[in-house]
Amino acid sequence: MKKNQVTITDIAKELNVSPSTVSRALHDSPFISEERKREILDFAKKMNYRPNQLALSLLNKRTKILGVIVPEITSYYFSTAINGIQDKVGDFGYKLMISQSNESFEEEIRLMEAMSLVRVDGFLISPSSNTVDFDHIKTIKESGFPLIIFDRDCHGLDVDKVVVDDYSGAFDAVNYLVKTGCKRIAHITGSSNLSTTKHRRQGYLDALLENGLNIQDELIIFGEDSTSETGVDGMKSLFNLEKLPDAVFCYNDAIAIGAMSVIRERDILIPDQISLVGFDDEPYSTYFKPSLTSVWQPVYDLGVLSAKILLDQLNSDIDQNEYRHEILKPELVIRNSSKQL
Amino acid sequence: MKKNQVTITDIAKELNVSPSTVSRALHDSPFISEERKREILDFAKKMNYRPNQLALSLLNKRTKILGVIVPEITSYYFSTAINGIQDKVGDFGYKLMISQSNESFEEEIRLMEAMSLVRVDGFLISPSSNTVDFDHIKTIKESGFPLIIFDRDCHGLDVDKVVVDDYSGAFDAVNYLVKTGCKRIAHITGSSNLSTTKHRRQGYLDALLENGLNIQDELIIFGEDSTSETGVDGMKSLFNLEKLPDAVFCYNDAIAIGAMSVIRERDILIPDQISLVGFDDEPYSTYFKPSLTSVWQPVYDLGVLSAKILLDQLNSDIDQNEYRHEILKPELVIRNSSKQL
DNA sequence: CTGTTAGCGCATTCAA
DNA sequence: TTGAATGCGCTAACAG
Repeated sequence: MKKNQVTITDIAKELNVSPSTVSRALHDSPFISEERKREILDFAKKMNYRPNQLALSLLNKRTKILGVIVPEITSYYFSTAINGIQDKVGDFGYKLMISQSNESFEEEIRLMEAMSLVRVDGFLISPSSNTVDFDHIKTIKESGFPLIIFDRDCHGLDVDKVVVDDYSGAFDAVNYLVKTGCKRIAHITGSSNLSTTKHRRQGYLDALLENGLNIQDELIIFGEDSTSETGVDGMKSLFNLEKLPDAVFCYNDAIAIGAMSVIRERDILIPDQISLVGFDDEPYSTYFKPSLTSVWQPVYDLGVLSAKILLDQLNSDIDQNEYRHEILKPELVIRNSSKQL
Repeated sequence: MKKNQVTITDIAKELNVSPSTVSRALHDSPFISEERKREILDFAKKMNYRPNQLALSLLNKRTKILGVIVPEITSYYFSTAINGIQDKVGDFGYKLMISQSNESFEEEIRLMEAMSLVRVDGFLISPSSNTVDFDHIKTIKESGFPLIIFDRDCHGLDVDKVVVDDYSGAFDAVNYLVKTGCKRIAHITGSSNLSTTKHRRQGYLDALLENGLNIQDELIIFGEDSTSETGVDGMKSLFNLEKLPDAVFCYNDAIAIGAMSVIRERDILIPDQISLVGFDDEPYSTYFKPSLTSVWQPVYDLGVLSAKILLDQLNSDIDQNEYRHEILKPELVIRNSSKQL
């Protein structure tokens, strides 16, 4: 039961002045007597007056709210990106409306629709893994909503984008494994629809080829998702092979951690017998035993940059005809789950 | 540069009818001819008409937006709680405005103020560790905003609250350590202002006393925060004691993980020489070596229940004079970092 | 069945 | 220096 909030009109009536006078006092207008201003300001404070942003937004056609949609907030990855977004836009008075699609295409559409009704000033979107059609994004964009896609690419969609160079991250990781003497390098992938999955796999493949190693289909395990359970299952399949791999490059740290637990159970030494490399460099990865070699991603910066570009759109008054496509560089962090050079 | 969105008036003009007729068509009112309705609906769809929620909110005095403030979104704990909140309120058409205070009291006040201007329909707040004065919460409450505090208690503040029974979680954990033969049980605490820190420490102390063990100040390490680094530092101090502890109960898993890495470095066996117990039961805890015994918290349910209670407030039209104070039970999950009974 | 009027809370003309 | 009028987009009450 929300009590009615005090309005400018309430104050005006109480003080026997016009609403516009109150408005002027509140805005420190020069066209008002000091005395009046004091009186009004004091009374407003006493009444706990709060300007109604809804009315203002209706007037200005600006809500100062940005819509953020991510596949899941629970993951370290996306919450860190949101962190970056928040830090960047907070300074400019923007608030965030955040929602997760739970990797559902339909939910993503619903969320974007709902946020567009609230007239958010712009969108920051990391598409769900099941988003293979981009009409909803195109529609929103064409309706005039500034928009940026981050982390996951939408191939063929012309909008601003910020992604991490998954290809080079994966390439570097696998290349490094080869240099340390690994010859039978397996790969456990992530969800098949994801651009990141595709790019990391390609990096893996190219690194093998470039080093004159054969691609062996039996060494590539296609994960359903990117959880530790997938890592457990994937590693178990690898153990069923006649000849074990001498290294496993995993789509992400969660998978690598799952794989690690399976390897340890069989009393196989990491990295002596099998090297293990993850992706994401989550905070805990350094505390595992052995500590996990992983590809660090500039996720926080990913958020900051995405926000920055969106703000640029917001502040520009010319129509966009060119789109920015930023690619951030990841970095291999070598720890003890892989051999040293 | 946001293009102007189509309004009801635009449609009305174009079709030479009145705005109210358009409104009726859009709402499937019975007082309108089938033919007209069709025509209007078709045109609206063609023009990509989106009802302006701002105007509606101004009219209804309801935004269908809830404000969520947590200390940090990056933590597994809070993002999972948000997950629960989202799942619960999403079904009722509520959107979430989420922000993190970064454990800053001032920021928390700023955020609540900003959200109140947007006229969120209610607040879900987990106070920062530096929030020791609750005037801002009281003010918001008195202004008529429904509000609920979750996870961290605000002692002496009369509002709805949902917390986890940290005391019993800690008590059970330490009691279990004693039963498995530990006699010198250390404790690394979390941030000192937190209600959770206080309750877990009390649980630790009482479990010792109840089992006839002495409280030894040297065994209690006061952590500044609750990161793995704190666990590392805390464990190092414990190693400086003349006599080592035979168990360490940590404020949370992050600290426990840090402590674990220090113990391993010194080639001391877990749990044979030192048992280790955490709190939170984060997803990775099961994958550590040894897997971490921890106190699982119903965080997702914490979010769901908080949301449910807030929705109840929202739907009730009588003024509150009693406040709900829900306490959820945590559960000890025994793994390999502690001895078996 | 349809159009007109008023008002949600506010800022911004324009008049006085 | 102040007040009255207008309109942001919409719905509801009222009048035809």
